[in-house]
Amino acid sequence: MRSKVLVVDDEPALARALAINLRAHGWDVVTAADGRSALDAAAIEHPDVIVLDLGLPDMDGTEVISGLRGWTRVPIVVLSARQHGEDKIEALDLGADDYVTKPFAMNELMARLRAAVRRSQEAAPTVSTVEVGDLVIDLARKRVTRAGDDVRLTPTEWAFLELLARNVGKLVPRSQILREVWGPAYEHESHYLRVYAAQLRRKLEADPAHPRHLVTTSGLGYTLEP
Amino acid sequence: MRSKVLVVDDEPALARALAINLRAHGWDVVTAADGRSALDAAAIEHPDVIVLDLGLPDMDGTEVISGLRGWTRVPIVVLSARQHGEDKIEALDLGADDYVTKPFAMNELMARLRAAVRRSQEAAPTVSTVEVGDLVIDLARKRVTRAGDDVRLTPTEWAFLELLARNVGKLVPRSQILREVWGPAYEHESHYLRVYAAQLRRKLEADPAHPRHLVTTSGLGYTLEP
DNA sequence: ACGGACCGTCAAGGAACCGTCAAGGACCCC
DNA sequence: GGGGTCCTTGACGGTTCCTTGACGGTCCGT
Repeated sequence: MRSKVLVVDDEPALARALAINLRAHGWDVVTAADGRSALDAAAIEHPDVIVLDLGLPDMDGTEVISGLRGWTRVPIVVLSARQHGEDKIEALDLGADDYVTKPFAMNELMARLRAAVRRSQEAAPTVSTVEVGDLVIDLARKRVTRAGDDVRLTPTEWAFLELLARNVGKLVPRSQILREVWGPAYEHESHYLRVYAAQLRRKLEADPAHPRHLVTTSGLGYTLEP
Repeated sequence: MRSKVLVVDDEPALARALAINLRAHGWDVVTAADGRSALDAAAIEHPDVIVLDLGLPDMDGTEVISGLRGWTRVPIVVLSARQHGEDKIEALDLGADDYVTKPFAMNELMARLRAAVRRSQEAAPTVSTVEVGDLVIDLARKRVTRAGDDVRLTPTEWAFLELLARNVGKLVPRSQILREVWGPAYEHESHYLRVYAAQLRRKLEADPAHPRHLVTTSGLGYTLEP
């Protein structure tokens, strides 16, 4: 299983060098050049680990860490030119997982990324398929079958369903769904939820008017019932 | 809650310096001077984190890591004089959590220890369900069952009950409930409390007129009695 | 016994929210 | 360019939920 890394760096040369090296070693790479787009990308792409350069044009690096830690525990490896000082300690205490100072050896960075991903996967053992009633949701292959028949889902429908499936039985708050499917900027666009919940029900429920799996909790969010 | 750290180092001077500094910052410290006793100490003391110097007299540092990883996931922060080379990568890939090269700043090391302990504690799944009588309040899933049956709560009812459940057995002052459920501006709107306490009792109590779980203390607040 | 402070109960109106349908437009692939 | 898929957006009816008011009960001090 390939891991996905989000590289946040405003220096194009370094970002490209990182991307090329990481891809050569089997990583999926997504990049962002400033804090704002880093937060968006983290919410939408769900990387397995984030490489964060502290020197960003629009936000302080520590703000990015806090912003991420407000809703996700994805491992963060901080990259910084500042060898000494309180930056390192502040970043770690804010919730960063590791801190590498420039210049750094590429293979050391990759070892630290592997360690960070390994830890977080040990922490949350990943289930690859979720079954609810006659539905089988294959998270690894991104496929859904209902009573054995394939169900065709659009990318957005899948992102919605995947999020619910990863939290099967749990109530997923409206804000979290909007953030992780449409991005942080859409946290108050509740219209999407209604439209896509209805579409999923039409495809997945025996009686869409009386859903037994994709259940609404008014004012709070949605739950995939086992 | 104090955390316990196991310091493994064969240089008495460094080991003592570490121990003194760590104790001064609120850690419980256990030390070991070689690999054999490090493995023993880890098994007996159950430290929250291990600081491991690679240069040990009796065993290679990587053996110690492997030995530990055979039975525990306690965070390991490796300490080494070797700045470069494959040691770093090997240690991380064997299961070390972090790697600090000498010389190092004491407060950086402590920040890394804090980060390692925080991560491993977050990884431990916190089972957060509160049980009172035949009620089961699942704080993570935002769900309440009574004698096994699901109870439907509105968002405000849930916020009220959740607050009481997080302080089960304790008297929660009226002002705190109003502040945390309706917002600071409503701290004197005690009418809400009466209405919602009554609604919750109707849903949760066998005999709403004589509540046994959601108890009022006149003039002060409400308590969820275990 | 009386008044005041506080609590519990019920009900109504309106606000917020949800489900549904469908049209417009962006995008991609022949 | 044409056809298809998909996302976005608007409008509308139905439901749920919050707020507010009115009334009665209990406890307590005077």
